[in-house]
Amino acid sequence: MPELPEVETVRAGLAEWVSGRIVADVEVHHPRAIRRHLGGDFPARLRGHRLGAARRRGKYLWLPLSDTDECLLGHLGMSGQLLVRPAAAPDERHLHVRIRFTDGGPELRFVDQRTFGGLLVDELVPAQDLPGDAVPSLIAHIARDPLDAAFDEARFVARVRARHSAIKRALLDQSLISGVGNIYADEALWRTKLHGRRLAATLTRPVVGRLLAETRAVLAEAIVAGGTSFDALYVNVNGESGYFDRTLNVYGREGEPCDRCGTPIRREAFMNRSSYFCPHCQRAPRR
DNA sequence: CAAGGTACCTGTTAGC
DNA sequence: TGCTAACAGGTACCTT
Repeated sequence: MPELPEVETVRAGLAEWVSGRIVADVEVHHPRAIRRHLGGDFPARLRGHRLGAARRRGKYLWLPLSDTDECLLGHLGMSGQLLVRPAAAPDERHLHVRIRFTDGGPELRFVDQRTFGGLLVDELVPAQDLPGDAVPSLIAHIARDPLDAAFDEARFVARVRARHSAIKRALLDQSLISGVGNIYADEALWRTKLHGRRLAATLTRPVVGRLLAETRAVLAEAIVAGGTSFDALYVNVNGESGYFDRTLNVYGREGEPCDRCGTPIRREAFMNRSSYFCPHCQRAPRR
């Protein structure tokens, strides 16, 4: 569920409420939440370490662990939440991991209805493209996201134009550009007046450049709004919803008039999910 | 290697 | 009311 703006909102919350604190104790209530953790006893790997500055690449989040070259890495999957709650607050229905701190302050809880998300301890490795920068080994293959100052725009445009697949598929490919999911892909395509089924290889450099600019714009605007929340599944670390859903132009708006031309928004199946688009502004290629 | 399909989960909602 | 099917923001892994 959460895409870059939602994950960035959570990252900012972790930076404010969790970074700098020392882990006292960790409880794992659901083993699936740490299924990607391969480094032995998960609580023991965290206990006693101070959590560093919260970082993010695409939809992944991490907090470096003091006195190690490791980090606590997390992904929210479709329904994951990282919540900062008072110890006395009742447990959430799908509370899978609890992290307590030595200061006795609010604890960090990983809550996840659909269990596609997870936490793990991972090793930090040098970033290949930027000296001095480090990234969790598990996500070293994922591209930087378009709000990252070191995002390589020319390389992205070239790689997209070498793709023999639909442009929406390329936008969702985290190894080309990270952080974009189904909602913001549809929004960026609408803003660029491109149909998601257009073949990436047929787009000109300027068009791909405009698509990237629109992608950046919609992601940045959504961050300001605290992300998109359709229901209580996506919330920030304090349990509050974002309000970017009011700004969406196409996603989830089947049958409603296009904000540009008034034509009813259409929905069609794509990659086992839904795509929303304006059939007038975004001309569909032949099947 | 690139491309595309499927599996992994639980909960909500629409339709009969 | 009760059952069933479709659908939901994502990624990993498998086959072609």
